[in-house]
Amino acid sequence: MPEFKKRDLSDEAFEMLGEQFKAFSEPMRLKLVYSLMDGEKSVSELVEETGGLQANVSKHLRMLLEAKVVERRKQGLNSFYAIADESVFKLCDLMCNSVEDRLTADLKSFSSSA
Amino acid sequence: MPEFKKRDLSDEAFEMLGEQFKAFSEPMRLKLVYSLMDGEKSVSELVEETGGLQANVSKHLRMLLEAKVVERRKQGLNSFYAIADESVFKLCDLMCNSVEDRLTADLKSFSSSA
DNA sequence: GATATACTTTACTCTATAGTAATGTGATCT
DNA sequence: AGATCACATTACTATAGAGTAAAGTATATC
Repeated sequence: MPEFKKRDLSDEAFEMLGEQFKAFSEPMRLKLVYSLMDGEKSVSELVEETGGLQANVSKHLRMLLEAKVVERRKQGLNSFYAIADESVFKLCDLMCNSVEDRLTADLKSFSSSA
Repeated sequence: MPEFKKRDLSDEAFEMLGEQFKAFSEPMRLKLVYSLMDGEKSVSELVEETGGLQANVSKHLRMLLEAKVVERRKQGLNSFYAIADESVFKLCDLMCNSVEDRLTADLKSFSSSA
């Protein structure tokens, strides 16, 4: 059990936290964020990389934008999106590790119970 | 921009990640997790601390259990819940910091624009 | 100015889930 | 056994949002 400094959180803070997590709760949005790890990309590029429909990608990007997970730069006909915050990288790293651990754990329990 | 080691993630991994985040996407569940930071607690205690209805608390605890965020121990009439994994602490810490930063940033921009 | 391009928004259907009340379940006590 | 207690589940309503198709908007090109 690590030493954890507990903060006092208001109802508003819990709401904000929830909305932040919700931004990362859909596979499509995770794919978009993941794709943007390489750096700034246009919507067309993101559509191609994720394999989603353009309207759907656009909608999810809007949600990520409102959650301030990504930022947008318009240039000519294009909209370029990029990860807004360094903390997003940390977050993804942590979650990826967690999922990786769980996947390998599931794999182990599967093979040992077979 | 930090050096970030990008993994290859499957569709299944994105789904798992999404479900993990979804577990943390509701204020009530965050309150429960937050409350459990102190250590193991019974449902009654959690009901009292969160101010929610028993049925609702119970349902959310079930979701957290299925997401393996918490674990359950039954003893007599009581069910005791506890944080399942150390990574939950790290995750909460990171997110709390992020929200804190954003709140203070909002506060600053509010007071400087007034 | 008409047309094409890149993206956004709207309108729609469908599914998931939050909150609540009522009921069910299993352990404990008398 | 019957009552009670702690919790879980079910049934219901209401709302959010995911995916899709169609229409809208703004910028560039001819």
